[in-house]
Amino acid sequence: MAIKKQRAARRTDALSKERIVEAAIEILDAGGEGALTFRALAAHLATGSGAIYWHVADKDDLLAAATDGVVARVVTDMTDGARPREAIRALALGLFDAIDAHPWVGTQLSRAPWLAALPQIFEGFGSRLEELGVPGSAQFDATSTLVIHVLGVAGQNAANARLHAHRTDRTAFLGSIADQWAQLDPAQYPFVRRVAAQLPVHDDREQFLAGIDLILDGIAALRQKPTPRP
Amino acid sequence: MAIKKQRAARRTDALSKERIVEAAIEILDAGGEGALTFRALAAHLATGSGAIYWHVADKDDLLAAATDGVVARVVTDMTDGARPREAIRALALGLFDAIDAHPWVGTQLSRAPWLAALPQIFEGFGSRLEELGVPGSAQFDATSTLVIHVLGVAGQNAANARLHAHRTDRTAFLGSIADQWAQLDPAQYPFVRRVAAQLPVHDDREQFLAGIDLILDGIAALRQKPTPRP
DNA sequence: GACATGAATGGATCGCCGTTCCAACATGGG
DNA sequence: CCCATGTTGGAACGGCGATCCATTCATGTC
Repeated sequence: MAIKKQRAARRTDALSKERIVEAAIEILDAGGEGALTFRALAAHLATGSGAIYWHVADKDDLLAAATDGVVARVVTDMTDGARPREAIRALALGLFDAIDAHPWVGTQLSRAPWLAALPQIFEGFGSRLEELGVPGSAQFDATSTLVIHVLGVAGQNAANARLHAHRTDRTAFLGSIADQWAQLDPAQYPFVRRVAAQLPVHDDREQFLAGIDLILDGIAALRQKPTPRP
Repeated sequence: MAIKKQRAARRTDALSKERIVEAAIEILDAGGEGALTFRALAAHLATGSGAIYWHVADKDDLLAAATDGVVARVVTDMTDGARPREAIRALALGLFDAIDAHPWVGTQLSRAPWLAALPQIFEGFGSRLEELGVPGSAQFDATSTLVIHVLGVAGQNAANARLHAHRTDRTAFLGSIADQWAQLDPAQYPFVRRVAAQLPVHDDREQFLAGIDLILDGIAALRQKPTPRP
């Protein structure tokens, strides 16, 4: 029997890129990166995958838009007039917290930074370094180092979150890695064996900030010797 | 007609995890990350995908083994007895060059570092910082910052390589991004607009090394004030 | 030398993915 | 009123990672 099905009726709640991105963020936050498929998205929006492609170029486009939204919220909330160094630390921590809350943002930032919110991050760090008095010739490298640190930690956090998903607990997961590290060859891995114990108890957020401070200290040292490589 | 096909005959050139990983590296180097599929691998080895799964747990296992091999080659070639700071710079550059030559290594390092050669990298940096006289309490954070910088750049290089693949030339690609940056709102993005011109002409390797030097300078400053946070 | 055993093989198959295609509608302008 | 246009939703496509399984061979046993 050839059944003529009821076909698409125009919806009252119109589909739009904004609504699609919003739904995508909900799915990503709820189920992680693996949960975002066009089928799940279509089900969530009660439509078909074809309709979504009318508003969105492809999955990268969708992920970039979702990431952009989250990062923009962090950067624009950072309108304070604190001293430059404190502003840099605050921006870095804001990004860290956003990535920590939405691990898929970390994946996207380290996978396709050009598509996402890179200019916003660059501007946030760079303009503050300018205020700090970093010489123009070193501004690009110094800013890039801060940005790389954020993107690097973003990728690591995302990788960790991907592994946590299958396990119970973060400390238990790091503990099992610490055990592996502690059992390495003492002749070949003396340092790794020594720090293994710190792995399960260390605070990612504090370690991230310690890295930012280290880089900022290096930048401060740079200011005192303007041309270190003659 | 029920055709009884010729079935698998035992091979003289035995399949092994080593041979599989070797073939995987060849495919990855030749065609990039996207080229490594179990079908392509089976064709390359003149076998079926089922046979490969007998030696390899899954794709992550295969990628981890391939990455491990490349990184191990870099780290073990670094047996020199140079001064600690020079040794750290040399190790960092060696890793950078390996990632540059095999972009898929960068992807894997930033995507699943725990599976891969993380302890080797950690040991390489950490033991040299110990030699440098970095106080024990700061060694873990300092080492992590160096490692994060390497992993962060690894991810970025891999992301760039992924985009180069479709384009002709690296400078042209960065040039098009620089154009976008130069056209951003002057009120909102003064810094980004100013550094946009440097984007297409800057040297990734030098910038990476500048970041390492910045971090090392910060670590040197740390040595002069042993307990910055009382 | 015949046979049982289990490691190893390779091709078919499964379920899911991103993406494309297209017939079926809704709506506003002529 | 009717058609052109913009949208919708679901079927279909090719390809992926992974699994399944009939089949083969090397080896140990008697």
